[in-house]
Amino acid sequence: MTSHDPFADLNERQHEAVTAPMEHLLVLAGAGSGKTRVLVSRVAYLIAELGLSPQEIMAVTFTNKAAGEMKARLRDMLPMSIDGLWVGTFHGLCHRLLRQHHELANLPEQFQILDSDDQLRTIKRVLASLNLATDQWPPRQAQAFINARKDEGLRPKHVKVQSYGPGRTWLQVYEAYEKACLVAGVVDFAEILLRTHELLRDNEALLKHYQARFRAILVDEFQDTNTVQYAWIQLLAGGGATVMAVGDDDQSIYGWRGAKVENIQRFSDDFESAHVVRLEQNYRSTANILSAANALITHNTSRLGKDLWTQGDQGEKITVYGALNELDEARFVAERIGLLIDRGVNVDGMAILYRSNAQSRVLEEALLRSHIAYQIHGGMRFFERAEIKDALSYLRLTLNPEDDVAFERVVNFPTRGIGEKTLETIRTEARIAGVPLWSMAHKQLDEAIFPARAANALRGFLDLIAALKSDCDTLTLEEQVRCVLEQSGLKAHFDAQKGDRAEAKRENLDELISAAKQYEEEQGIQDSAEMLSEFLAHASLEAGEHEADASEPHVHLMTLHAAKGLEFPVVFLVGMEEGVFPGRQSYDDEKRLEEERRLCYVGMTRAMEKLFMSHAEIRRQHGREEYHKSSRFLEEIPDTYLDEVRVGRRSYTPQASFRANTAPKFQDEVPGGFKLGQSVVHAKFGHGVILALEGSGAHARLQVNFKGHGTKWLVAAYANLECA
DNA sequence: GCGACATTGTTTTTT
DNA sequence: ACAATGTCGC
Repeated sequence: MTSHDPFADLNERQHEAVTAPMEHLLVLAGAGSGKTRVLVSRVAYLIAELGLSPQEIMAVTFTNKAAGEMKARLRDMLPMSIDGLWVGTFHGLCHRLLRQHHELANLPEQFQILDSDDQLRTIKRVLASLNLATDQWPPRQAQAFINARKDEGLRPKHVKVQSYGPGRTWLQVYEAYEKACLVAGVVDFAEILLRTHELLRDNEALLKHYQARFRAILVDEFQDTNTVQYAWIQLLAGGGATVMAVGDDDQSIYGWRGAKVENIQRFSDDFESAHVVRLEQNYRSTANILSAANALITHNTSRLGKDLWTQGDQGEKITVYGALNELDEARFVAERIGLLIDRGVNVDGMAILYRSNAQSRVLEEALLRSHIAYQIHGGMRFFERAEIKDALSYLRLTLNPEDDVAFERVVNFPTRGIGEKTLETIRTEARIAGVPLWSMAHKQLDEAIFPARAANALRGFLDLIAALKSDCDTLTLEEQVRCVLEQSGLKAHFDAQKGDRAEAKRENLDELISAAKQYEEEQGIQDSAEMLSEFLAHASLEAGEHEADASEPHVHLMTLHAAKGLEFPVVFLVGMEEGVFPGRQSYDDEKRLEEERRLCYVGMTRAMEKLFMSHAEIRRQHGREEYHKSSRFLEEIPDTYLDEVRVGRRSYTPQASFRANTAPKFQDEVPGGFKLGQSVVHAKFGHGVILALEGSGAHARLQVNFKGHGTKWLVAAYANLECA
């Protein structure tokens, strides 16, 4: 050990994981247990104490954000350059391998990546080519089928299907889709992983090389790995590398995407004599929040078992609010946020979490009314916007005109008179000949089989691409983007449009130019084709949620899934209702129900100091007013951890709620000069703050939170409150 | 090719 | 309810 031990202030378990000898290690890291710190420290330990060099280490994560954070922390911690260290996402690292060994992987040098949207479009084309009606053979289902097989590592030839039923057809679609990708020289997300696995598996020399190179492999969020990812790690580690898998089975929430929690259980079997370390000390939440979350998760049966504990304060109880409807719920959230702001709580430390994106609308409206700044995280990413993808498609064609996906997207956009008829002719023949659209279009033009008008239009497009291609060779990345926007007519197309939406699109295209410029400056790759190629890959793999740059402090709104890995002092978990969370879809399947419960667990453990959970008795869903019981998850948390504020009870009857406007309404002020958030003094309860008001005149009631006496509902006329 | 109407679905979405 | 697609007619 060096004189000042950088690992000294780790707790015992963390220390054990970080300073373990070179052996396989499974770290079961509970929420808020300092997982990232352990991961980073372990890398430092491997280098500083066990004498590994950075290039002998690989650290894999799922998100670019996690990878970036890890890289930054390693850079801070380690004295030497970490350039040789492989830190990245599964997709990022695999992509790198494929680029490097594209010939062995049987890919063109400039292969491009299909995102989910590209993939779906391609599948639609494939379905059409097989004469399968989309109402009987939904494209999304085909996509799910294909991705599920790929995640399992199954090529069409491996897929076993019954001799009858839809399986056979889906398999045909899978085969045809694979062929289409091959011809176009493109790979989808799942393909990146699968192809890399096959590349290493089937090339002994290459595999030996990487097996010899990496002596330590670290994997983050291990519970989210799918079959192929697991197999890939296993393959790479086959040469004697030690693997450290870090994960939490209780936070597995991506089963629906092919993630296999079982991989955590399997680990100890497959990686011989793996040492297991449990990180159960939580540094994030209060004891009350933690106990509640623990109590909830014990309702899951298939667990490795783990109980989080903390040395921290007991903290406040969880405030559970039973709202009348979703509007009331939103109002409650906005009011409480307002009160907290008044008390000096930083608004940036507050988050509202919900099960599905559709729930954000009412919340937004309530926050807007209360003049509370907010930001919705997630949603449409920059590089996924239609106008951006249009531009990128032209850029893709300049690299590889045979990219059918890009070709299809922009061949007639902006419209240039190339109609369905012409395209169908090209498609059909191209498919029969097994060649890209680009080649077939040329061939058919030479054969002069199109009417003059169509032929001219088509020739115009082919010439445009050829011209762009030759121009781009000499241009910088930024110039290439500008050039493409001008020449393609995209710029003119959007310039001609009126309205806010068109304006937004123009701005986005301008931003694309800036993004290209910035990328160029950061990367500094010499070859212009390589630069473009890398930029396009970057766009697909890091679709870039444009983090609101340095805006004013705001409340964070996001789905529970999006909240994984984050923490906030104050968390509102809304929509805690049967049918919403857990969703109706998961009722009949115990496995899905358990995943929903884990999702709730993830949500609760995001909270550091104060957690609110709310449910509405009536919620408008798909245009229908529906009654909802409060979520079973709430029932599963012992009352001792909860502080229930059931405004909805009282003399409230179901009938009244049908007529929404007769339901008691909250307001900002009632006669007597009482206002929301105001401090008052009560003869018996002392000082308090008004949390809510309802009714008017003699019936006006107010909810007051008294210091030391909790919250009470009082009738204004009898309470004898004084303004403090 | 574009606007008007109809139909459809509607959990979550690291890459 | 509502948006986002798809289809049809000019």
